[in-house]
Amino acid sequence: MNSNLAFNALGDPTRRAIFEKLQHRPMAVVAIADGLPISRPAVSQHLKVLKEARLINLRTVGNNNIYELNREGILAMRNYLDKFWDDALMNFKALAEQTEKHK
Amino acid sequence: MNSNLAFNALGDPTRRAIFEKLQHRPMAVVAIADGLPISRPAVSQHLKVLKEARLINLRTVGNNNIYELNREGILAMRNYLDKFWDDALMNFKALAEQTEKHK
DNA sequence: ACTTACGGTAAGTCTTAGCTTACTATTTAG
DNA sequence: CTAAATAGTAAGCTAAGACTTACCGTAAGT
Repeated sequence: MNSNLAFNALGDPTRRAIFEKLQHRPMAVVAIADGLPISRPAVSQHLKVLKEARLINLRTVGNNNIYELNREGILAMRNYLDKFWDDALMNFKALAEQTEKHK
Repeated sequence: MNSNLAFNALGDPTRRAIFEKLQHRPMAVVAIADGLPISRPAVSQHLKVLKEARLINLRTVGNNNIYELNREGILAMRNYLDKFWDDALMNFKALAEQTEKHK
C-alpha cells in the first residue's frame, strides 16, 4: 500500500492546513498561500508533496494552477485504517482462542 | 479534533512500522525493538509519541511494559477522513449550485 | 542480597526537511 | 509589445527531531 506517502504528507501541520483549505473549494496557489504564515514558494513545495501523495490534483486554467482534493488518496487512507483495525481485531480474536486452547 | 497528534505520529516511517507490528499482537518493548534497525531507547521515544497520540495503550505486567493498539485514536482518524470527505462533497455541491445560479 | 532483564529519561550529535531569496518561464492585460 | 501576475525550481540556511550512549530505577530469579 502506498498510503505511506499520504501519511507522510499529512504528518506536517502546514500541509494539513493546506489540505483543509482545499476542503472548502478548489483554489489557485496564491489563494492557498494567502493567510498562511509562509512564502508562496514554500506553499508550492508543500503542494508538490501533497500531489505526489495523491491527496490533491492539479488543474491548469490559463496561468492559474488550481489545486483540488483527490478522492483517490483520501479514500485509500480511510480504507487503510479500516482494514488495519479489522485485521487487528481478527488477530486479537485468533490470539485469544489460541490462549484459551492452551489451558 | 486532536487527530493532529495522530497524523503527526504516523508521519514517521519508523512509527508506522511499530504501529503495524502491534497490529499482530500486543508486545513488550524489547520485542518491538527486535528487528528494527534502531536502538531500544529510540523505540521507547517513538512509543511515547504514539501513546500521546492515543494510537496505542500501555499495560504494565510486572517488569514488562506491554503496548497495544488503542481503538480510540485509530477510529478518530478514520472518522476525521470520513467527515473530511463528506464535508468536501457538500461544499463542492453548494459551490456548483451557486455557480449555476450565477448564470 | 546480588545479579540480570526490562525500560524510561537525559544529554548531545547529526541529518532531514521546511523555509527563504533569487531566478526563470508562461500567460494575460493594457 | 510591454508590464504585471502566476507559479515552479534551485541553492543555501536553519531548526526540529530522530538517533546514540550513558545512566537510573524497578522487578524477578537465583
